[in-house]
Amino acid sequence: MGKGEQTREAILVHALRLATKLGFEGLTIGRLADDLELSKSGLFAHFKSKENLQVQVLEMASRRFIDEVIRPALATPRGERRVRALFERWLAWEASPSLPGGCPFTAASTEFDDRPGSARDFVVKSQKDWLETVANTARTAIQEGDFDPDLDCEQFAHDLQGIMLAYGHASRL
Amino acid sequence: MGKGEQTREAILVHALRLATKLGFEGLTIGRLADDLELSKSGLFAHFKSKENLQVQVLEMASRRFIDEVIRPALATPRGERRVRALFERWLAWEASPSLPGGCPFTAASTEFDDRPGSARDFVVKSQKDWLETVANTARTAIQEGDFDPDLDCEQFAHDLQGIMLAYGHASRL
DNA sequence: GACAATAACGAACGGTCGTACTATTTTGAC
DNA sequence: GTCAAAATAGTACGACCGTTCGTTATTGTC
Repeated sequence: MGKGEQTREAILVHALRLATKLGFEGLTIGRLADDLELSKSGLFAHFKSKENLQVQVLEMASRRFIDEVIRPALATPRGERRVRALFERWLAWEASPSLPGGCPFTAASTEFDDRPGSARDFVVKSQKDWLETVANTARTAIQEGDFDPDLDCEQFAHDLQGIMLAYGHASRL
Repeated sequence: MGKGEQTREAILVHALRLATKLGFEGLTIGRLADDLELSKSGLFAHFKSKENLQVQVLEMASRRFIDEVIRPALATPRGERRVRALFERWLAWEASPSLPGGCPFTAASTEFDDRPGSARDFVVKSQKDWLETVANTARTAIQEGDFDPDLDCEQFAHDLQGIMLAYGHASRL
């Protein structure tokens, strides 16, 4: 890994942390450069625009989400236990010390929902992927005989999403 | 109503609408003045600070919420029907054309949760009041024999909140 | 209609924003 | 150790931010 990619990584790590607290618009290049003791222009050079930076932060969040939530859950036995693992891993994700402001996707959703652009597109895609993952996991739980075969898996995913949102909402207020 | 209060009202109406789309930080005094064809300083004079403006917008939202959600619901018969009225009125509130970006409290919650100040305080109080109202309404439904007496009304309010959040989340993404 | 009170304006302030350029330093391959 | 390439710094820009201040226009009362 060259020097450039190394600092770019460091920038994104800190940017993600900041974004959970200040939001993705509040995440400012000057502030970021100050915190990391870089020049504004030097930092800016790594991303060619702010929107690009925001998207790359979201991409890093997505990578981490897969590493810390999805993959560990998929490593547990199929069925209800895997559904539980998914939820418990998400709880840990939400409380992760590297995400002091909670789940970055929750924040990004409310920030970008009214602002078209690649950041919004990425958030929508991530959200769809997540709901699909939950629904599919529920489906395997049906196959394993853990869940009622009549369960509407998409509805289940949506409901779980509600529980997650309410949890984050209540814990931060 | 004097001239001053009249324009102040007009400002708040438009500010609330804007805040649901751009958020409360994205709500900027210059933009607001442009839209209403006022001078920045003339508009600013009505509120002595931006935080003050934000709080007054929230207060107006609260007044409207009581008028459009709480009061009509309290006018319906006690019991399950009133709980349903509360929820249905909230759905209408969320979809109200004067709130193009959805419920302003949802937006304010995620924006102010990490930013101490009077705006955050107001949001926390509003949220508490709302949960209490829902819980109390559920309690009357128990008294009326509509709901299971073992129901945990606070938990019910929290769950309903989750449904509301998930609805807004999904409908805007 | 006079006249104080109120409301709205215009210009300017110091700051910060994202971004564009050109230099300078640092890195890594040979 | 050389030297091109890559990374970082420096400076400047135009735009907008919230806020202040002194001035002008409008309002409502007597």
